[in-house]
Amino acid sequence: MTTSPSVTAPDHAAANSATPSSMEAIATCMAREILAGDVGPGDSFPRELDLCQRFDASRNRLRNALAQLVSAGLLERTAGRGTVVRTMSEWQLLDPLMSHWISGLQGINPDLMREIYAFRLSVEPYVSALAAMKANAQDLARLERAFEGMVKTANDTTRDAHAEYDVAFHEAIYHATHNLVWTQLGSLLRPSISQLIQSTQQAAQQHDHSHHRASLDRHRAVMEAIRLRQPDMARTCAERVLETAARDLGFGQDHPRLASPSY
Amino acid sequence: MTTSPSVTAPDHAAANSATPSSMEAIATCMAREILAGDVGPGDSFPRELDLCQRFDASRNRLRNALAQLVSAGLLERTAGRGTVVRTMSEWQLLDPLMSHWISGLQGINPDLMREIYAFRLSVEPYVSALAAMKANAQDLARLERAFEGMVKTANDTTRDAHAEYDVAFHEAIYHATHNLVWTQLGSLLRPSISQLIQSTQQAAQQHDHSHHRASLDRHRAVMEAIRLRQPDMARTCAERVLETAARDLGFGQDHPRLASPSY
DNA sequence: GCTTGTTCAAATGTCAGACATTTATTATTG
DNA sequence: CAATAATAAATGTCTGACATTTGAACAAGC
Repeated sequence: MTTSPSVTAPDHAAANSATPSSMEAIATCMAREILAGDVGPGDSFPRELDLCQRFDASRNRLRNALAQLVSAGLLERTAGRGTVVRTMSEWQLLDPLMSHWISGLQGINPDLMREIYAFRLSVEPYVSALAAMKANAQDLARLERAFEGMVKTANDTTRDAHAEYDVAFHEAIYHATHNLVWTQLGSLLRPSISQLIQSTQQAAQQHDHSHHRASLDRHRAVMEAIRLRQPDMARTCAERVLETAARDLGFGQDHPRLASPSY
Repeated sequence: MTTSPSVTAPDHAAANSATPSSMEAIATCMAREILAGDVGPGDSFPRELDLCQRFDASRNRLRNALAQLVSAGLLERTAGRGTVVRTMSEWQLLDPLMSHWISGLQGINPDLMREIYAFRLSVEPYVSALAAMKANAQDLARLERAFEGMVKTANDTTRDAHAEYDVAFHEAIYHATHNLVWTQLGSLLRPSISQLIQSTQQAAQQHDHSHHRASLDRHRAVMEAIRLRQPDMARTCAERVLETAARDLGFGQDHPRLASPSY
């Protein structure tokens, strides 16, 4: 296919809205169509003027939006030739824009999801161990606050608030390393963590409530290990949290023993 | 200070060049002045028209360049107020643009350098262990090719080529994890690795040639551990490579035992 | 005196049209 | 048939104008 109908056709209501979409909204819309796999790598992207017509935007706004996609490695543009979609291995997964676009995207490319999850599976136990070595009182307070929130919202019918606290818990672990890069990595992983949690909750709907209790216990174990400054135990407990989530999603068999390289 | 003279004054020769600077060149120039600390966080940045005059560029090109700095979190712009420099903790260190700007920058902000180096110090032993679990024949070939290059260029008077191979060696380790995110993280760390190597070489100028021989041996040990699929040994050997570099730079005392959280 | 509302200047954001440059295709000519 | 020149189509860039937002100065009213 040379041009994708899902990008060319103005099938989204937002395109014909009275208030013109902001530049970021246009960028997000186009980015998500690529991330979802609606347009395959190597396909040619519509021309600027066509996109202008579709989004009812001036060429200027549209070019700014396209520039964001280029900066994230989703598109490649060359004068005279046009715009093409790059392959997934060239997507800059660590670009902050990317994390923003992935957040809340439902039909994400499964291969991409697997890559990100495999990364998190390998990195989070290690970060937990680092946190156990570096956390101070303030970090522990933040961690505890997130955990208390998880406990309080454990039985909510709509488990939206619970997911929020769950994400905050994981983010607090990255923050406790007291290193800028690790902290920012945690923020970038945030959407994938959030999505993982939602998927896990859907998968666990059919289980009884003991499932949630067990999940809480595993999180508590990580927090306690960090509090007691026991890196090894923090690593093990974090592995257990992730393994359970992996089982719920059916991811487990693809990455055996990847999380414990140290023994 | 409200406006920094180093940004306002056209003291760079490139500004008055006959051929107008490309958009990326302008962005790089401005970004490096921020990264080097010439303009402190919170300071107001010159207006668009002043910058147009300084770089002899149209407002369009300049706005595109500024957009890159905004996307990397270096600047914050709001209509009506102007442009201000953000604090270091808001800089998106994992943005690919950032790694491009840092590459080759001499007078980098020491605090920033320390953060990045501390991250690498904690992450690279772990990545080496992962590589020992996942590397295949092709990865080993790439690793070996880089190492051979290091050996061949060990006695070059200008150790430029040697640094190239050294960077390739480290990048090959990240690549061997067979995970997109780890691989891209390795690419992002590339400039800091390159810079670290150059600094190390300068610091080691005064030492005898046995210094270089020892460095080669430590790298070889990492490669052999990966080849033999011994994650634990790979981790230990990688720690040794980094510790030596840290000692040469005087970084060692700031991050005691950060690299070995598992025991 | 203090608050409130208005006006104004300054900065960034946006638009529209024209032109420049690069690239691929097609026609031409030896 | 091959090499070259003309052409069309796409992105890149410039220019000038206008829109929108912000902060401050200032005046009116309690």
